[in-house]
Amino acid sequence: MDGYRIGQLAETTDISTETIRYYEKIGLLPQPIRHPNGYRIYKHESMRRLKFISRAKSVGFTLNEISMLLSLNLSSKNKCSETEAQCREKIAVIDSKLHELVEIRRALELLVEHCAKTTNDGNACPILEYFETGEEIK
Amino acid sequence: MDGYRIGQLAETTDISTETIRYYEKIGLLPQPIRHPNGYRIYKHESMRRLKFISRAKSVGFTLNEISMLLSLNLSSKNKCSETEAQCREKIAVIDSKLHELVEIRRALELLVEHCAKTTNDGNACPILEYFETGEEIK
DNA sequence: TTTGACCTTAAAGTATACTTCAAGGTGTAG
DNA sequence: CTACACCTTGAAGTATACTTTAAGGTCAAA
Repeated sequence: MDGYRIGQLAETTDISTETIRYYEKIGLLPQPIRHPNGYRIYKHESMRRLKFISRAKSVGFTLNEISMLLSLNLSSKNKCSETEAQCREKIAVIDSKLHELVEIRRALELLVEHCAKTTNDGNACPILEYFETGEEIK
Repeated sequence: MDGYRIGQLAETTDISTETIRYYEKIGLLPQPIRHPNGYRIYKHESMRRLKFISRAKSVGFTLNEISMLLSLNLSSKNKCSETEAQCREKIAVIDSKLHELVEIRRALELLVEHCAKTTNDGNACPILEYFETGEEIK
């Protein structure tokens, strides 16, 4: 065989064989070729695709959104401007996600920095205190 | 009334009243005080909390993870080192999310840049072509 | 040739995060 | 006082994303 079987793909991508078959069923992963014995045979492309899916999932994209991201295609000059618009739209979504992450990260950073020198009454939520304001907790 | 009713909170946070009640039910949002007529009366704090929840959700944190983020508390010197460790853990998670987003963003940027000058056969996925490799599509 | 790790399918079950439904109380404006 | 927009509850329903179950075929090693 000159490809990966589903189990090998599962191991290298950290996505279970059941999930891989599920992704195929819902059309997120293209149907691979089959060995005469019926086994699925995957190419490197499928591995990249699965890794992309798991990365995109980790930053809050749904399987549907990921499917759309993966199908951003430049099939003709005509459709290209459409693709470009969709890309810009997705970039804007990503930028806002980046912004949220940076803010949450900053709140956590401040919390760590002041950790040693601060105590509180156990009721307030320092994360919210820091979030957006950056002001010290009492 | 010197607070917000659930409907006002819903409108300013873009989270439905049903969802707000759901968050309260699962303990993600503290129970607010009640007006003698039974209505929930919220303080500004609840608004900040809800906005934080929706931001954290948009970057792929589950309600459970968000709950943990919100409860990162400095209740004593003793627990502080524990909090600090948890913060650092969360920061590492955020950094990996930031990394994924930047990579996906870059792939989209490259796709837009080359949009005008490129066509392809309609089968390949340019996103995957660009992702990680950054090489031009043929 | 049998054991055991792999693969196949379809269907049912589960976790998370809501959303809708039903039945009713509250409060202000005309 | 009667609309009508708001609020209350608990329970049932839904969408998404898997996960498990059942029943069986494949294949390399002992």
